[in-house]
Amino acid sequence: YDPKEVEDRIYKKWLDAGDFHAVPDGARKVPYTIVIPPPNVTGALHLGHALNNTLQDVLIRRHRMAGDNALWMPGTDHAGIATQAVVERKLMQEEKKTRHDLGREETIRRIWEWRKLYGNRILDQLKRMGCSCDWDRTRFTLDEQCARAVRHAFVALFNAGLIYRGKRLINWDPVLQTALSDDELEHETVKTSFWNIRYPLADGSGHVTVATTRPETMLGDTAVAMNPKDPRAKALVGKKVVLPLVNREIPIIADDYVSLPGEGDKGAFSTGFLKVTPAHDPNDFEIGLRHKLPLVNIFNRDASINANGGTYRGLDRFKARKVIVADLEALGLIESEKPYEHEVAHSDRSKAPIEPWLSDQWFVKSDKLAKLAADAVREGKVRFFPERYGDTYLDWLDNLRDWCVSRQLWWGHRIPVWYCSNPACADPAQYAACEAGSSEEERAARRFFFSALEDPKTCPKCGSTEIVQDEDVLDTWFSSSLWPLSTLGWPEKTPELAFYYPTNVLITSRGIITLWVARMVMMGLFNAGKVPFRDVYIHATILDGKGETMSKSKGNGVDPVDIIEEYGADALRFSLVHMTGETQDVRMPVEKKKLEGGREINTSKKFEIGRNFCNKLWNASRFTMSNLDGWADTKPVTEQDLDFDDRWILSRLEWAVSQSTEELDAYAFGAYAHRAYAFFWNDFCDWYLERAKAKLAKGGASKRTTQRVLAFALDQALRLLHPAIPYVTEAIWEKLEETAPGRDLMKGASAPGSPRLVVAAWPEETELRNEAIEADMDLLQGIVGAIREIRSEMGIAPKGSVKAVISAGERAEFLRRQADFITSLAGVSDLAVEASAQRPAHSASAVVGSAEVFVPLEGLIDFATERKRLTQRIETAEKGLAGVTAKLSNANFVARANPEVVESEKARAADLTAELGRLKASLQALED
RNA sequence: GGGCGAUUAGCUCAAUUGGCUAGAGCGCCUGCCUUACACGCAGGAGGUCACUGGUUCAAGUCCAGUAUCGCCCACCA
Repeated sequence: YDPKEVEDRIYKKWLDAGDFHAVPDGARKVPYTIVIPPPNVTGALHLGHALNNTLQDVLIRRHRMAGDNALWMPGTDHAGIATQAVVERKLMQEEKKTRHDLGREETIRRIWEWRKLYGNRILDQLKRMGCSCDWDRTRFTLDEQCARAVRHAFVALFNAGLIYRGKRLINWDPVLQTALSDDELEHETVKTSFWNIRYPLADGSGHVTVATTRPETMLGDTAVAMNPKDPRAKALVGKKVVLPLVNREIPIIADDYVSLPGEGDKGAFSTGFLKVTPAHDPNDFEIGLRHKLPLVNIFNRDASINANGGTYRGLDRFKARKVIVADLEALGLIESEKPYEHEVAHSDRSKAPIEPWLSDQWFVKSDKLAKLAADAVREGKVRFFPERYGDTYLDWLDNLRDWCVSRQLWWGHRIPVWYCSNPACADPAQYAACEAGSSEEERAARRFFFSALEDPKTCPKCGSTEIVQDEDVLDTWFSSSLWPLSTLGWPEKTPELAFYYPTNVLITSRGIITLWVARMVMMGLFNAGKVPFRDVYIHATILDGKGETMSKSKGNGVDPVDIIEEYGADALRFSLVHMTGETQDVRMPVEKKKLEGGREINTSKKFEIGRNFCNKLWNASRFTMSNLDGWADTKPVTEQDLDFDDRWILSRLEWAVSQSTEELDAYAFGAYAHRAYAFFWNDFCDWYLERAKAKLAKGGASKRTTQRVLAFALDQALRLLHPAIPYVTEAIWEKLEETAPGRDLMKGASAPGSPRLVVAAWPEETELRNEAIEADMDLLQGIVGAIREIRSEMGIAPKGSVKAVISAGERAEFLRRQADFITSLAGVSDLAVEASAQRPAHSASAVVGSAEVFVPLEGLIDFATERKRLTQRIETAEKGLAGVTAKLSNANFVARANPEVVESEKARAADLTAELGRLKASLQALED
């Protein structure tokens, strides 16, 4: 099978037929909706996307086949910081310019231009993977439709009092020079020092010692705090210290927050005195509020020291640290410096250490929204798969702080807020939230602001035209959180919104359960009053063979496009589905491979399973179809026409269909792939097809029935496998529709044709499962296996045939009827089945259930090998029997275990005893 | 610091509510170009279910603890 020959053509065929386009038109009444987690426009497809989108496509295709009105909504995310950073970097490299050289308007124009060129690359890659998204509906988080949703949501939140402006300590990225939310940080271990610094008391009566990892922030200290329970507090609180280097007098205050030396979490390194820097530490900020301490901001936007730092002005924060420590050292004020390691927040974009920085920002008030979202999960309106991720979600929501949504960037949704310059409009209430953090100038400069749906011309309060829009843009996740709504047309009451919302399932990785999933639930509930999706399926993270995350920088990533080139899209997909269990990680051993052109890629043997399976499917299908000669003369069969093996494969098929359906509905993707694989390869190919060869060669009515069953089983298998491997199944389908149109098997097992498999019906469940027949087949397969084993062990050439005698007890009649099965598959030329057969001389033997198989070998028998075989079997049986006997002789077991279990153990003991007897007799016969 | 997950064959993973002799794919060994498929066919070897205790008639599965690896969260004394 060569995927390259079919994939592009088939995909185009689907597109041309409009198979992926969904409309709420009433013909298909049950909606099934998935919105894609919008990949970043800056991105290229990686293995995580490949997995994520394969799983979505499996569900969408399965539900489309089940007759649902299946919509898979595609699109991309503008990814504010990431995209702006990419274009800015390009600008610098190619034109040696910064965004400030170009100005806001031109920069944005450039980013749009860049997006036009590269923004859909990842979607094109998803198309190659076979994703059946409704591309006509492709959205972009920054397009007009999404912008309208963002504007509406912002205004609604603003009017509900859930958005406010405040001067707060936020996470400042000094490189990108923007605020970041808590979720855009990553914590990294940093090696630094712990400094104990002496602050002299103003009255000259000594000093106090503070401990810090950030000596440079002392420039902004406005107090020294100690615990009121500290015995020294009585004498010291209320006194003043002289801040070294700065020579500012600051008070010693009492605050419970401060740990006593040796007590509590921080006690180990506490001196009992805490330097308080309200403008640069969140805890100190709180202390500052409690004690009405002044805030001294010592940093510029780039985290260099500002004018408040006096002589240190202009120094970078880390340079300042060194200089200040040196200066303190020179003054003899460094009491100690100890090496120390701790976690420091870094920007996940720029990797720069975050600076807690005081600035005016917009916040979404989170308490009420968080409760809405948490209740949705607690009440089961949103369900997580696997369930445990619900806890992650709830934990996060329960500890949620207000969400800083403003970013000092240009690429994004501009905040829909305007300020009036008329001082008469100023409204202190609007600033109540940030009063404590404001300087005199800022208080003087505060202006009335308002939010509006349409760009306003005048101030609604005074009518002045002197209004300006806020400079900032919204956090990317603000628009992402509206994605299920905005893609369907909200706030307009579109037919799509009415029909497809709420969506059925969200498939994503666990990394963004909080960032994205929780916020979508909040926004869905706040804006539409309904959850955005009912189920959330969290899939595994793919790690390399050493258990490390794949990344560009580590060079251990596997590029799905390379895999498509090497193995085909179906192979990629099948392998990914196959490895999807419930665990949070899966490993994929990666190996390097040199391509013909000299390019080196990362690949993995894990994909061979998919390639091999597609190849198997392709060849078995070709073979099947090549044996459907005279199809036009065949007709649906009746139950009486079916042979034992026909009934068996139909039973297996029914089992595979019903179980696969259940597994897919339960998001058990791996189980589904394993089952469909085993059905096709092990049941259909290894047994039914092999058996069919003889029946087809024979001709007659049995041949025609076999052809019907073959065509039907193949038809159903293709449907079953299509969601996972759409290309190869569709390619085979084309040929099957041509070779064998109208594949109804019989009453109760129909297979209406379809021009394209993608829109064919999901296999219907039938009543053809028959456990008795499957049990009988186990016996037959066991006998064939036993004879094959003996042949193999005795070195009998595959083409040479052997005689066989079976002693079958009450199964003799059944086995006699199935003699053909045994002879054709085990290469037996002369088969005798007796209820109680004599052991032929010089025969190898095996026990299969209640039957015993003898293969007379005359001079061919290798006594040593046979002795070893039998001894091995005897050992196994004895071990088993010992276990069962131990159980049965345990009075407690017999008394307390489930009677059914006891019965089956007794039966097993009897079987094992019988088997052991026969095996020992065989060994004895060998010695004679 | 808090939470979660994993640990089963050389490798990657399975194993319903505890209950047949713990399975599959890859890899390995043997033999095969058998009326599709060598990306294949037939056969085989390979496991102290991380460790220690406990509950139970019965534990890979439940409980407690230990170890190792990994992930997420956490306001920097």
